[in-house]
Amino acid sequence: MATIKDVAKRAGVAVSTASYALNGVKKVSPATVAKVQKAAEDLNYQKNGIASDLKRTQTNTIALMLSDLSGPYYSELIKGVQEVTSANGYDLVACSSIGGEQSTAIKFLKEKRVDGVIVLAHNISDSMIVNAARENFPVVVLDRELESDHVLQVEVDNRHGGFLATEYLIHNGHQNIAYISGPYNSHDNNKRFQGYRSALEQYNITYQSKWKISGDFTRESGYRATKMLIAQHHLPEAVFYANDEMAIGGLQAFAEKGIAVPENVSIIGFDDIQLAEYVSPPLTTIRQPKYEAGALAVHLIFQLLTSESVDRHYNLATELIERQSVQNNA
Amino acid sequence: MATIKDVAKRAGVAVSTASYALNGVKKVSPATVAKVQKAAEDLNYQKNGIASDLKRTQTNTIALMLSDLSGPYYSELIKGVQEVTSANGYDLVACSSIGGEQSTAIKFLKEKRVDGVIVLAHNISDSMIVNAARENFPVVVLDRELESDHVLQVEVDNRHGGFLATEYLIHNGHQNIAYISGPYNSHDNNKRFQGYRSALEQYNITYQSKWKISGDFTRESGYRATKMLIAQHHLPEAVFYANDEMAIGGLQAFAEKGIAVPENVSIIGFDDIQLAEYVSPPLTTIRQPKYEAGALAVHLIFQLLTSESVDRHYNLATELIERQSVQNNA
DNA sequence: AAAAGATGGCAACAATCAAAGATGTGGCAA
DNA sequence: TTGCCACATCTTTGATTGTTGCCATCTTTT
Repeated sequence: MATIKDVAKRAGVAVSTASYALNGVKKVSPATVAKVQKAAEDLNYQKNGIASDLKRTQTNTIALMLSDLSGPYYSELIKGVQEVTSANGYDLVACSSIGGEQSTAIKFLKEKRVDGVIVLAHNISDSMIVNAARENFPVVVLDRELESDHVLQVEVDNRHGGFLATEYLIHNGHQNIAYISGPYNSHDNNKRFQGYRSALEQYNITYQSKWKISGDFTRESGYRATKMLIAQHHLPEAVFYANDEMAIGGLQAFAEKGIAVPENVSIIGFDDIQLAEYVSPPLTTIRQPKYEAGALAVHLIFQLLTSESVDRHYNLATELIERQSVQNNA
Repeated sequence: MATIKDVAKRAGVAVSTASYALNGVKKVSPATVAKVQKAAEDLNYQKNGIASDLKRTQTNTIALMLSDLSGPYYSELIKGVQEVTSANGYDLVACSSIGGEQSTAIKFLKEKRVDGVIVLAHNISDSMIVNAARENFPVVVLDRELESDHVLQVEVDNRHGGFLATEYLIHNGHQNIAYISGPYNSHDNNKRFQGYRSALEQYNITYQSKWKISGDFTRESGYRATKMLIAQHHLPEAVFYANDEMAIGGLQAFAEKGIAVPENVSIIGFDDIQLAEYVSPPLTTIRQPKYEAGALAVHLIFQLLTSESVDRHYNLATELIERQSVQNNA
């Protein structure tokens, strides 16, 4: 593999001249530039990005950390991240946090192989993030609340979304509303649950713990939780699933028992994943502004990178998407 | 940011000793190791991965290049790649080839920022790949045929899949079978089309070009192509969509015109994406062994990295998944 | 005294950048 | 016309980035 040294030698110039010529620094005469470019071409020279990054002490790359690269990730969000990143002439790499301390995500976070990071991976600990973030190494978190210098949060208003979902069920005449939760340590889940509780409270419906069943955001867990709900004899009038995946699992459980949705029970999800529109019945759910969240996250990173001062916290609004999984009993 | 120099100074040892201690090279006495570790801890030292990569001339990272990070990517495939990669103690980063020559994918390919590459991005040119691949920098392509040293291909048997799909329609009594194609420059599409042609031939059905309509693998294009098909008055008995996304678009077009699937027209897709099971009617399609393809790809990279000799070409079998979008008229 | 063990010095790795050095151009006086 | 100097433009030297690993040196043990 040819290095810049080889190019310089072949072009008969000093290494630095070659570097200047190749990088378009204007100190070099056009004739020399041509000579160097010719030499580079002849040798099939490609710069060693690593060496360059080391010297420049920046990589022009930002990382998106996902808890699972193959997961059902919000492609809208990624699109937002991607577009803004490349519009700024930066590169984007996605890496996974599977594997805990040994994961690629953690490694990138610790070893500063990138210029900034966007975190959407619940299995990366707060302390990890706080430790890594510093001046000139901004971190934006999309999945938690975290107060710390150089850490920004972009959040979707999950609490209000939970409220919206619950209120919608109530407005449609439902009183006994079950909540199928996500993992107890999920920030999103907790916010959604808070919204659920506060809607109940506002409409003077007493919260009953028997209507809360734990899931973990997977379709499978939604299925199991729903089975448990059915096993409790007395079915609620409506079920609020903390995300769409679980709602789809629930749909399946109901279908297996011959319980019609929404005739016998109304259900609502959260996220508005692509599938939501296609299941039967189409799922009423809460949409998050995912593209905007992603775009905003990167935007903030660039602002921090250029030392502009920015707010520490952003909250994006949610929206109810009415489809056909809720019956109006009012 | 503390460097290893600072650590060495604080521990009162030479830089090299600190390096040995931190990397677990056994030449160092336990006492010194402890001293160094303590110093590193005190200073919150994190090694600079870039410098390390530069010196070691390897990164222990392999890259997965996708034409679109936010695309409807085969999560099974990514899972296969991911698991094998981390099982070998390597890191995986995904990057996008959007942006052509300036894209992150191309940059990584050219600048050797990783130890190996898996390509699943039709917009990366063959010559780009051939140029980049070399001894100790293996490239595995999943989406094309490409004969070159240090380039391996793992392919799903698209041709046979196309044959299978078409044959299944024929066995179910269909004769006029339309083919909605992917982009003309897609290798996968061409293979599937070849399979379609050869099935027709084998069953003595003459190919009619009016039954071939161009799409580009997007849902939207499937929708449009289907509209065109409908506009042709005479509807075929069955439609073979070159992928599921387009079939889903087609489903929508048929539904809008009140044409019942499969009663009025049978359809079959290709890929077996997650959604296929949920659309109505559930889509009969051809499944690809995606996990296996991904896992095999990485496996091969490691074999090449350890200079084991491997075959240049692998072909994985496809499988018909029967659901309810094809009617039996036989 | 030789072997074994621990530690230190220093040169890579490939690029970039500041500052110093080289070269060339033109003006002006002798 | 020639010689000298100032000045601008181009090129090179050499330091720097953080880490690693070869080799040499210095202890300590047998």
